[in-house]
Amino acid sequence: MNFIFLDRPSPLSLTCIMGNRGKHKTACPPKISEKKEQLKAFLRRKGFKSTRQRDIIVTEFLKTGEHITAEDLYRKINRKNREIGFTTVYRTLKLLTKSGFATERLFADNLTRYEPLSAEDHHDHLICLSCGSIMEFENLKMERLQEKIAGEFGFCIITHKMEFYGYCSECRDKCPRHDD
Amino acid sequence: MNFIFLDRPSPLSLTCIMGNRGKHKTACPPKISEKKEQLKAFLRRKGFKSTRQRDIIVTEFLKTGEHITAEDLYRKINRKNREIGFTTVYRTLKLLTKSGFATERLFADNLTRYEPLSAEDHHDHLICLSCGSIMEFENLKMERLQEKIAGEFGFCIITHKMEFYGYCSECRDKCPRHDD
DNA sequence: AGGAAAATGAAATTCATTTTCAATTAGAAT
DNA sequence: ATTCTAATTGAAAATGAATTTCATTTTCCT
Ligand SMILES: [Mn+2]
Ligand SMILES: [Mn+2]
Ligand SMILES: [Zn+2]
Ligand SMILES: [Zn+2]
Repeated sequence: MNFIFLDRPSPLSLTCIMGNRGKHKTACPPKISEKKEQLKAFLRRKGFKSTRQRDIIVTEFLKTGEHITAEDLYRKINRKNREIGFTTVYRTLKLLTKSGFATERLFADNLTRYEPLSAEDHHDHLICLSCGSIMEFENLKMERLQEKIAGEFGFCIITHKMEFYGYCSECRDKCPRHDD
Repeated sequence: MNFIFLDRPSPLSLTCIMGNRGKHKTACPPKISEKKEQLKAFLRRKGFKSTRQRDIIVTEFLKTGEHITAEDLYRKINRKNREIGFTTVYRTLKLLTKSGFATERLFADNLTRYEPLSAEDHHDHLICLSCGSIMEFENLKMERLQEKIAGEFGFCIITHKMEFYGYCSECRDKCPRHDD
């Protein structure tokens, strides 16, 4: 039941991965309006409809650019837009996911988070157990090693999940492994 | 609220990892009675009680030796032992986890599974999307590479999660990436 | 405009997990 | 062996995120 209508024309990378080493976050606003145009085109192509709600939700989602839960995105939107329901936010995020505009992530807190990213892109995560910040990385050597390991089992990898949980540089002091 | 009373004396490796390359499974019965003795000692030490239910549940769990859900273990036990409730199975698995005799695993199906394992051991998983078989591996080079990547971020890893999803050697034919 | 199909949103449902609570049991103390 | 207390049990209820339902509204094609 996943990726039912995933048929995006091209990758359209909006990646700004790895721009935030050490820092917790970096503002990085790729042309949101362009993304929105693409979505609109996609909807038209599929016979789906462009609605005021979708526009607002998608705008806010892309502006956020983070790993956000449906609930949190809803709350964010709800502050300014009382008339948009949680269900619609939820469904819009699912729509974006199935369309390849977003990716679902399930980290250790077992909350479904979404990030604006095309399905073709890939990166893994470092999650700080203290401040909750989520960093991203891509590592070709790692991907190759994964293939090698899988190969030894005759296993063909379709997707993988790799997450590091620990303490970010800013929270080093709270890490039980160091001082304390 | 995790690992509240984890204080096992020594590693006591029962690992039989990597013994099943290619094969889906290998019978591998390490001394269950020994494990049970350890648990009994642990309970005594902590002021907890040894009960008929715990004995039955733990026996069945260790005999299974798999990545099993509380529900499945309950069903398995329930066939022979109608009077043991799900809640007790659930709680016993939690107890084993907090005591370091078992590990909780959450794969993509979002069901909590348990495997008999001492807390010090570590391995990662390959999960077949077709037959559901779960293989295990350990790779030192991988662990080192992970540390290296984390290091570049000034990140201190406490735990990590790495899972490969794809098709095992026996299900290769069903892999959409090959023929089809 | 008219109409069909899609979207909305409040409420209900699902489903694994976790908690509650009254009754039972283990095992230490007497 | 009996008593006593804290731990355990298990049925039932609660939780909480994710998902579905359904009556109503909206989009957008003709
Ligand atoms: Mn990410
Ligand atoms: Mn395992
Ligand atoms: Zn941090
Ligand atoms: Zn398989």
